[in-house]
Amino acid sequence: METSKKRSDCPLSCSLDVFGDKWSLLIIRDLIFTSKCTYNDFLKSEEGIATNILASRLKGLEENGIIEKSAHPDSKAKLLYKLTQKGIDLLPIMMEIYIWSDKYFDLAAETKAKIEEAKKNKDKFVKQITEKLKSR
Amino acid sequence: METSKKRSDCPLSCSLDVFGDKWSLLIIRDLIFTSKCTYNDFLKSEEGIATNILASRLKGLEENGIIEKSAHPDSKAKLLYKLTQKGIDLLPIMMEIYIWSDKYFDLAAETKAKIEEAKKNKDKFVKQITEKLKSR
DNA sequence: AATTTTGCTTGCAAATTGCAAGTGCAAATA
DNA sequence: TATTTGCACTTGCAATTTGCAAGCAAAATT
Repeated sequence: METSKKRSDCPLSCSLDVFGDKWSLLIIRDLIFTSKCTYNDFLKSEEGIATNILASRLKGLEENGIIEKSAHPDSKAKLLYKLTQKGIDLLPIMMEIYIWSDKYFDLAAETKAKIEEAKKNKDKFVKQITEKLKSR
Repeated sequence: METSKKRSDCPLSCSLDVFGDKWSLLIIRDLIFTSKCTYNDFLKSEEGIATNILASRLKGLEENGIIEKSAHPDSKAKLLYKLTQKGIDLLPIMMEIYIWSDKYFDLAAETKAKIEEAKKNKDKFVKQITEKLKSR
């Protein structure tokens, strides 16, 4: 995905230029809700992203200031990806997507329970996860 | 955009299979915030969607129960598109996208003011718009 | 009756995606 | 120390999707 020029000044359109595709939010999901933080971690996610697409998405997200890359403390061969504050701030959007899913998809009982729990106290949930991510 | 088989059982991934592209949410934006409701209305939006893409997105959104098509009261040549409840329920997601935009993009003062006003009383704002849309 | 509007479809070139294989460096293993 | 494996990509190529322009049939307007 190129860093293409924006289609309009509409904030929604500009946002979609950043994360409006089938893969970007899944990478961000992995960074928020799982311990995945390397290229190979993302590759292993169940949706099965292709390696060139993953590379292009990571590049785009980095260019847009959603994630940043750094040396991995465990090994020089590894790189560590993490969310910036701008990326962490996508969490409320993802929360609302989960809440919508819960209403309209047939989800596993366990999944439903988690979403409904988070929904009960949205702000608190967002704050907790934000704190956890910041401390990484 | 085909109604392709889902990539995983993840609710986020399933949601992106429905509206995770550069155009679908813009059509929904038009239906929520403007009086646009016909094929030509959507074509005229400033982002300049191509006619074949618009047709394919409208088909996808209808197949997924986000919008429905009906006869236009004013003319047999026209068709009227409107959001279903499932479509209207995407509003909280869009709200959070606007709030994120407000934080990270340089928006026109007028746009900023509107978003910040809505943000102050999110639930009330969502409720108002929902009522307005239902009454159409 | 002729022209315009409306909601599309069709054809085609260009861009993007998806898949498989390859590359270069680091680290682990024999 | 030599070799194999792991990691983060890149490259090549076919298939799919996008974007642009033109076309089309039914309804509305002139």
